Amino acid sequence: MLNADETEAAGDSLGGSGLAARLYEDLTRAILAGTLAPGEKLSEPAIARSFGASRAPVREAIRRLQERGLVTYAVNQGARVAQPSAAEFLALLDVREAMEGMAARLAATHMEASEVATLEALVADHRGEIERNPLGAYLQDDPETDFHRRIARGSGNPILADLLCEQFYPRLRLCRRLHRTVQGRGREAWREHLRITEAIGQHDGELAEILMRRHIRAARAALQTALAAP
Amino acid sequence: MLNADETEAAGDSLGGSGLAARLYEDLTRAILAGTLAPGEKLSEPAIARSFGASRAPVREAIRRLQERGLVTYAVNQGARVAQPSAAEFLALLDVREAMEGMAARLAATHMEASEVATLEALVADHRGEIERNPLGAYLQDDPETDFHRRIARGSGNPILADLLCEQFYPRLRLCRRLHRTVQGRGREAWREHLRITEAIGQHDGELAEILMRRHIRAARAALQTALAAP
DNA sequence: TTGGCTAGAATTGTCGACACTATAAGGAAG
DNA sequence: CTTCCTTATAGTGTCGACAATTCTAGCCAA
Repeated sequence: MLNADETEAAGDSLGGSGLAARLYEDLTRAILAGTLAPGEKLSEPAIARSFGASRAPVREAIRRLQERGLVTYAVNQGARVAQPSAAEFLALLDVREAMEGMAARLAATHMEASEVATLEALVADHRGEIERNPLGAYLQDDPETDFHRRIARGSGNPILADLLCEQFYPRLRLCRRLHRTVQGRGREAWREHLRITEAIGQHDGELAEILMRRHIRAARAALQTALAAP
Repeated sequence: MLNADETEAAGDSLGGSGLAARLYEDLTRAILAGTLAPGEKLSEPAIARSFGASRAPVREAIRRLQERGLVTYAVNQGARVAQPSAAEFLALLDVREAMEGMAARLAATHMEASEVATLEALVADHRGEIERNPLGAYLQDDPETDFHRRIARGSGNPILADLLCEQFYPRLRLCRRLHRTVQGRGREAWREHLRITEAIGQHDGELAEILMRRHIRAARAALQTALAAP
């Protein structure tokens, strides 16, 4: 769980200075890191004790986790860390295809030159990492997600950006942790990133959307075949 | 506010039997009906008293409303009914275009014949209502939303359906209440509904998506022009 | 040994209470 | 009369406590 502090970059209506906000962040980290295993029960009193807090802020944090899909909740039975099924994973990717396609389209007409430059640099760095680590294993903060996050924010649509960054990406990380069958399509994915970046740099929203949707659909297809043949 | 009971059809992880769930539903209704005006403060003690409950479930309901975008929250300042700006309205419609486009695409390959028939019947009924009320004023439960809700559920993607039905449609209703400038494009919208339904009936997902996106983009354009020329 | 039942412990949903903060009313100074 | 400060009021964030419910462990019977 480590120290929370302000790892979260300024972005949305998350933090606040409240205790509940810190608990939310710590619990999120614990779930995504696997410290809290999928299916594990989240006992309010236990968590409260372990943080030296009372149950009220813990409850609040847990309810927010539920809202974000990281825990499941049953009345009078409390919360458990979510265990997304393969079907849920696939469903998530369908929605992601739609939303990130739109994000890429908007980013193409909204991102400024400096932002595009940052994105290009990111892709360049990403290439280096792939050469060093060809397996394409998923890192803690994988550059893949960084790329997509940057585009989401670059769309200039705060609703879209928050949905993607706060709701979808954490949930996706949890899905990937559970269904490891799919391995990163390192080089291909990188090439697709490059082309998406080009389209955005040329302010070609239509193309950017098509490429982004293809990119995500390819990942989804890879997952689907990996699931079909164990 | 009327009686809450079980207006919500079975669909998602909403209700539960808890008091907080009932409060959430009642507050949602109050906000969408205008009983609680946009910008109005939501005082936890006041609401708790008016419902004969304590603050705990009220807090929970309010936090959920915040998560769904119906109220804004400031630390140590409490909640106020959201006042979506025109920009937010437009941003919401961009995301909606992406998500409903995907919903229509999926519905085309997922809806069964009986569901399609229901959809067709809905559109037929809708026509009657338009003839009777050509202004296309927004009704309490407007058939427009019913149509879109049915497609969202028909997508067979629970994540997408819940996002649309629970998060987007209420928020959209609030937006429409605030920015009345846009009037329903009754007949045109109906014709578009008809064509979308046809595409779904023919299991043409690609076409259904295109038509749905056009449909929503047209509504967005109408809003934009209405905003530009007051 | 296995299955179902019962008593106990633990947990959840809700409540009332208290410090700290923000807001609003009222008075003093200019 | 306006502006700033003071003070009272109301509200939020958090806490500990209790009833109702659920899970668990142990016992009894087959």
